[in-house]
Amino acid sequence: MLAGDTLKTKLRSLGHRCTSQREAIVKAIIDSPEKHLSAEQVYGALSGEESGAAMATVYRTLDLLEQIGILRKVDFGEGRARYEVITESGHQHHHLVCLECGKVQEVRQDLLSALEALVADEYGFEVKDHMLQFYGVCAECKPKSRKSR
Amino acid sequence: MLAGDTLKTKLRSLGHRCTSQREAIVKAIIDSPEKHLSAEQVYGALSGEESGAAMATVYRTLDLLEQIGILRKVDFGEGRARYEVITESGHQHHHLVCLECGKVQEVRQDLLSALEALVADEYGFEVKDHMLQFYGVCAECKPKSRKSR
DNA sequence: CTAGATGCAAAAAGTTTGCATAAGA
DNA sequence: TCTTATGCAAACTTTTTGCATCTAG
Repeated sequence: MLAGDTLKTKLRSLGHRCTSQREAIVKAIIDSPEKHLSAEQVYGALSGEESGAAMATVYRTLDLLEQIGILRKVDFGEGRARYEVITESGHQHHHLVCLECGKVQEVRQDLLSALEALVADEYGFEVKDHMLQFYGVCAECKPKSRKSR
Repeated sequence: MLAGDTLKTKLRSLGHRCTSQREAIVKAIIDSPEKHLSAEQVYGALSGEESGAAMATVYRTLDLLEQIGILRKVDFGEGRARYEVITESGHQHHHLVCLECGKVQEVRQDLLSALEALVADEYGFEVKDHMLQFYGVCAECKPKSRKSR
């Protein structure tokens, strides 16, 4: 998941500079348990560090890293964007969003290749990426929700 | 798609009033060619009408209608929410979002039942709804994008 | 050295809220 | 009539932008 200098290499090859803030921001996402951080959370994660970044820098960096294909912007309908690191093989990133506890779990399977082909066929739509979220109740919340609901 | 008095009936049965604004807001979405309107667009659609609504009312109404199951909030990562009318048979609503022209096309097929079963099985996740968007280039933009890109 | 990046503060954009007034039922 | 809904304006939250300063290369 994002080899040591892939970031620097990619930035440099596109005429951007590799700054301590940019490195720290990517690191913050990789090191987070959730792997899907909002700008606010990224900012918070760096606030102690020596290479802290201003909010404006966080936003500008997240935008840039999204544009050059390092990060992907995801939206779980919370009124704020989240970002995740793009890994090797493509778009096998689906999310299970728990409506009870808010936890987001990843599904690492290629569920959609067949559907993408179908969409290309039937609609003449050239799929470049997709976003699939399942909303429901996660395994941990299911026992609890039986009583409460 | 939303029979004549379903709205009034549903509102009344839950102790809400059926106001001209609420009717107009649902009508605006149904009558729109896109079928996925943002709050701003709903507001704009009503601005000429006799039953125009203030922005605050639009937001409050969209929230309410979402909560009582008349509308569904969708998010295409544009930094603003959109709303669509929920129709009969459930969640067979997938979207093809064109990255060139921004147009959103609906796919009316049940593509995910199999996947939902798989997710329930493998992750113990009880799926209540899902959200699937394909991002790419639509049939109309494909010829154009060949030259420009 | 020099273009590109950062920080700070101000401004946008989208959404929410308080309160007096209007209007369904 | 009486409670819920609306309008208006102000407040909040998230994201963007201008500009002087700093820094990677």
